[in-house]
Amino acid sequence: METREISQAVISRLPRYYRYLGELKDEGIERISSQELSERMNVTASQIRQDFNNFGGFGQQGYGYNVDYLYKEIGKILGLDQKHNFIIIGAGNLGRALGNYLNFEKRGFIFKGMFDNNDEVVGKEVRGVKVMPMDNLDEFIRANNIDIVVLTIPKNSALNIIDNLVEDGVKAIWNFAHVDLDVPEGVIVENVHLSDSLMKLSYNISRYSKEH
Amino acid sequence: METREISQAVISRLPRYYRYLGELKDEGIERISSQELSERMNVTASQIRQDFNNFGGFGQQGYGYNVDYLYKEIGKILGLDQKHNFIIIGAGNLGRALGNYLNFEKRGFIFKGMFDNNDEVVGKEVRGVKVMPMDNLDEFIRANNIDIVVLTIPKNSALNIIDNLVEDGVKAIWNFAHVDLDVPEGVIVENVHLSDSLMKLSYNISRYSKEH
DNA sequence: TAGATTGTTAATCGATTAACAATC
DNA sequence: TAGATTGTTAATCGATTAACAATC
Repeated sequence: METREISQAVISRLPRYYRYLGELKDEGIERISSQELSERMNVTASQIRQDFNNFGGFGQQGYGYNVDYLYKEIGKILGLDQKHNFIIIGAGNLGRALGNYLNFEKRGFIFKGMFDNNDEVVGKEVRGVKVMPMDNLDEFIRANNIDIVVLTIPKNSALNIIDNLVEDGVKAIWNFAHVDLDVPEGVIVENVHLSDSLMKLSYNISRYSKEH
Repeated sequence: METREISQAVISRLPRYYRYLGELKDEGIERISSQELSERMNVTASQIRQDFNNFGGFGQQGYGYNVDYLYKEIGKILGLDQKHNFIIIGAGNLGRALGNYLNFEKRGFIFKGMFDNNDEVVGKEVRGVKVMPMDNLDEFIRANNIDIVVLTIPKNSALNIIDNLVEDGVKAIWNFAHVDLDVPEGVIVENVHLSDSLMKLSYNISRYSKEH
């Protein structure tokens, strides 16, 4: 099926829509207009309608949008109805936090394994998943149909390992290392650069105190 | 001093420039042209020059930019030369990961305290900082000149606590809770919505597999 | 001086907002 | 039917890129 190219600006807003629609659902609200939703979310109604229309119309003139239907449709657009196996490489604090923490399962992500080259953590368990040594990595990825790799290792380790991961057929990297990864077209990298986020915070504090 | 309004698009790029300039410095490179930097970073030279010129000229015609100088100047723009005390609320996996993990100190952020309302973790230490009960929170913030609060607690706890934090005079929130916080103008919120990031990843996987 | 490369203005592109006809 | 609200086109705004004069 041909898909028109959707801008990353739109895609970045989808999870937020999804979150708000989930809340509306929990509140038992059945329908909502772009106007009402725009007031809740602090965006323009026009943007909401434009965004949704990138994927075809989900609403009805004179009525608005059915919350439950829209929620499900956005979930589908986001691919949350699909299952993906993932592993975490790096069993340090952050890796363990992610292993324990997120509602991965609810989003269709299945936690299959965890790897680390530190002997002290190998063998330990995180949410019922054993930490394995890095020697087993490539074999494990191939044998277990791993689509997604979460990288919570230092910059240089990430750079060393990335080509192997691509060769093993990994489809996407959720990258927490403070480095830009160079991958072939078709492999998806989603970066979470915490350090960058903190610097933005820092900038905004400085700017505000200068202005006041 | 009057500061012209800089767009968030520009600000979001500053940490990345800072990172690359740090690497250049480590490699012992003294000067770089916008052209060379653009090739490394995969952005246009034009954008680089425009971005830097938002803050006044840092380069020299016919020469380019002095790496060391530019690095320092961007650091100043980002406010990394200033000191800020911060605390972490929520001593779960993620809170502990952040407490242990980041080069906070290198960026001028001083880790002063950690709070949790779970008796089992109260009293434990993270990087030499004791986990305190939530009852002490407001007093501690006021007594210790806390500028920044890192929120690694669930959505509802974050919503319950936010007004108090603002009243206590907190300047900025680094928010890891999956919720948009409503704060008065002047209080800075920097969100890290991990769940949103994961959904973006999910979308891009689905889209790619549809297209191929 | 000649060559290189910035700083900056102008042109283009894309994203957001406004407006309104279509239609439930 | 009349009123409401979408879907969509057109207008505006802002961000990116191109071009080039200034100048080191």
